[in-house]
Amino acid sequence: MAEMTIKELARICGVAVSTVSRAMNDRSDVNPETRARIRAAAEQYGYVPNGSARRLKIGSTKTISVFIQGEFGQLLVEILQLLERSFTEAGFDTTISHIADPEHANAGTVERIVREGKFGGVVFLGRYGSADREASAQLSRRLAEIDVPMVFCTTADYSGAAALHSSISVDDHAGARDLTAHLVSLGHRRIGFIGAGAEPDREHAWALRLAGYQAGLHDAGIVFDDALVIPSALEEQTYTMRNGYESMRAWLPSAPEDVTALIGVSDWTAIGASRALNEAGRSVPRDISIVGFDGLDVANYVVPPLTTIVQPVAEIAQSTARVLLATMADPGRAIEQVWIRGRLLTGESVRRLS
Amino acid sequence: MAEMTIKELARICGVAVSTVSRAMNDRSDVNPETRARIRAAAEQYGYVPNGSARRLKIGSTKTISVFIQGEFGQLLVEILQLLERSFTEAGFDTTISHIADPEHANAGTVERIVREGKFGGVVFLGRYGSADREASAQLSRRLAEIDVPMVFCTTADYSGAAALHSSISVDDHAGARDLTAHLVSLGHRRIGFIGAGAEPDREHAWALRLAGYQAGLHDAGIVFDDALVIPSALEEQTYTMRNGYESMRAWLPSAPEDVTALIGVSDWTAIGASRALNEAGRSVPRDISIVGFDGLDVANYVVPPLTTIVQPVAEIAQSTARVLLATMADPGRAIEQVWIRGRLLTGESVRRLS
DNA sequence: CTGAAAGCGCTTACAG
DNA sequence: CTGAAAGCGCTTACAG
Repeated sequence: MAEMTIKELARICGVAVSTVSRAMNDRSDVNPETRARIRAAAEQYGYVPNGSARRLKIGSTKTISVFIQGEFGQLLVEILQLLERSFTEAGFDTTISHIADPEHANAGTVERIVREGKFGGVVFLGRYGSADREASAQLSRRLAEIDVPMVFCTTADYSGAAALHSSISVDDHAGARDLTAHLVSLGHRRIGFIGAGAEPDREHAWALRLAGYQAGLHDAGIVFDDALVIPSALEEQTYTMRNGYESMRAWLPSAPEDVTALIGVSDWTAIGASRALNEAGRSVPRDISIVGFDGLDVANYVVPPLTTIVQPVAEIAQSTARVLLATMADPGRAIEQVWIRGRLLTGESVRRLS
Repeated sequence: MAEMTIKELARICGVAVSTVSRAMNDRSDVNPETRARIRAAAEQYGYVPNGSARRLKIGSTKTISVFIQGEFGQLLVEILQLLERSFTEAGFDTTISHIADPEHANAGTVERIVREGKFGGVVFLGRYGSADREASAQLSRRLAEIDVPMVFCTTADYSGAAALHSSISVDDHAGARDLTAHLVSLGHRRIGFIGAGAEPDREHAWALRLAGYQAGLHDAGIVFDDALVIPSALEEQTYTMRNGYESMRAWLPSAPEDVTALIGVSDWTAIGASRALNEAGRSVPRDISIVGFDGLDVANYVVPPLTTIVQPVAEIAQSTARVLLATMADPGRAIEQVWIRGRLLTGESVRRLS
C-alpha cells in the first residue's frame, strides 16, 4: 500500500493542501463540514501525515523524549507509564530511547539524539548513572548547552558542584536514615550497610543512602564503624540481587560477630544477601535482621517479607511531569531539586532485640 | 546555543552544501582532505544533521523501531540489548516505543506510529499480547497492510489462522513438555499447572505451555486431570508473582491431596505460588515440588533455587535480527515461525519420589 | 571531486 | 473560511 501524501488527498477532496493541513491539525479556521469531509477521506484512504515533514516545518515538536538507562524493572516501568499518561494529557507524544549500556554509550550518542530529535522536552529516567563520573559530568554539561528543557528522574544530574538541570527523586538520604532509626528503635546498634560503591561519591543513590545510614547512626549516638560497610563486589551492578549475594559472601568470613542488622542498598541487594546468609547457615531475622530499599513487589513475596522504604512512584512521576512541562512553558524557570520522602513498610525481616 | 544548519556549515567551510552532505554521509566521492576539514568543523561547531530533513528526503530510513508491550523485565532487557547491538552493526539506528497498556493502546496508536515513522523495519517485543484476542487479530491484519517489514519477538502475531508475520520465540510447548517429563522421571505423576488463562486460546505463551504440559502427561501415559489446572486469579497479570500467589491461595482449599508437583507458567508465578504454599504450611520441595519457566536470575536466588526452562536469549535475539534484516533486504521473503528450544536448568525445588 | 538546483511533504503567514 | 506560495534542512541526480 503506497503512502498517500497531503497533495493527493487534497486533489481527491478537491481542496488545497493548506486546507487539508488545517483540517488534520484541528485548527479552528476551517469550515466544520470541510473538516469532516477531509478527515473522513483521510480515514478512508489511510492518509497519515508524514511526521518527518511535519517536524521539519515545525522545528521543535510536540514530542517528549524519555531516555532510559540500563535495566528497566518494576519501578521504572511504573514511573514511565505515569509519565506517558501525563504527557499525553498535556498533548505530547512520548518517545523512548534506551541506553543499553551507559558505559559505552559515549556522550556523543545521547547528545546526537537529543540534538537531532528536536524534542519539546527530555526526561532522563534511570536509577543510576554511569560509573565514570567525569564522563557523566561532561555529558551533563554538554547537554545543558542544548536548548531543550530536560529533567532527571530518579537519577541525579552529575554535572558537579552546581546542578544544571532539575531532578526528581526519592529522598535517598532520609529513607536510609529512617531505616536506621527503625532498626535502632528495635534495639539494634551494630548495623551494617550492604552495597557501598568504590570511590568517594556524593550523587549516586548508594552514596546518598550510605550517608543517610551514617546520619541515622549519628542521630542515635552510635559511632560509625567502617568494618560494617560491605563494599559492592560487582562493578556496575550495585543494586542487583547478584551483587547482594556476592558482596555478602565475600564479606562474611571477616564479618564482625556482633552485627545484628544490615541495610541493603536496594531490595534486590537485601534479597541476594539474605540468600548468602542462608547458605552460610544464618537465618533472617532470627540470627540477623535485614532491610531493603525501594519497596518493590518482590519485597512482599520473599520469605520473610522485607522491611523497606517504598518509593513514592506516583509523586515522583507527577513532579517530573510538572517540572518538565513548566520548564517547557517557561525555559527561564529556576532549576528545582525535588526529593520525595519514601514510606517505611514494615515486613518481617527485622527482629526486636532484648 | 542555536542549531546549526548544513548551509551555515557550508559557508564556514567555503564549500557547497552538497559537499558537506557528502562528507557527513561518508560518501566515497569526496576529497579525503575536504572531508576531514568539514568533519572537523562539524565537530567544532557541534553541527548535527537534522534528522527530520534527512528522513524526509530519504523516505524510508535507516531506523528500526522496537515496540515493547507492558512490563519490561530482565528477559526483554537482555533481548533488546542484543537486538540493538545487531542492528547497529548492520548500520541501523534503533528506536523504541513503549505501549504501556496494550489494552488501551487502541490499534490506531500503534498503526499511526508505524505509518508515520517510515521505519526500515519493526520488531514487536513483548511476551504476552493483549487479552482481547479479536482486537489483537485486527491490529495484526491492519499492520500487515503497511508496507514495512515486521517480526514478532517472544510473542505471537495474533492474526489468526494463517500467520501474517514472522515470529521468533522460545518453544513454549516443548519447554513445558520437557518440564513435565523431568518431573515424571523423578517419580511424579500427579502434576498440576499454575496460571491457565480463562478462554480457550492457542497463541499466548500460557496456552502453549499448558498444551506442552498436557502433551508431557500424555507421553507418560498419565491421564490429564482438569482439577490440577490452577486458573489465573488475576486478569492481565498471568505471569506475575502476585498472580502465582493469589491463584495458589484461591486454589489451595480445594486442592486434591495427592498432588506432588506443580508447573508454574513462569518463574515469577512459581515463586508467588511457593510463597502461598509456605504460608499454608507446605514446604517446597519437601511437601510439594514446583518448577518455573523462563530461567530468570531470580530463579537461582530464591530458596530453594528453582528448576526451570532457561530462555535462549542470545539465539532469540539473533534470529530476530536475522529474520528482520533478511526481510528488509527481500520483502517478498517467506514468513518464518521460529521456535527455539529452551534448556532445562535443574535447581533444588523438585524432590525425587520413592 | 565539486557546485547549482530540484524536490521530499508538510505548515503558515499572506492575500483574498 | 480558502488558496497560492514560500520555505523548513536535507540528499541526489545532473552538469561540469
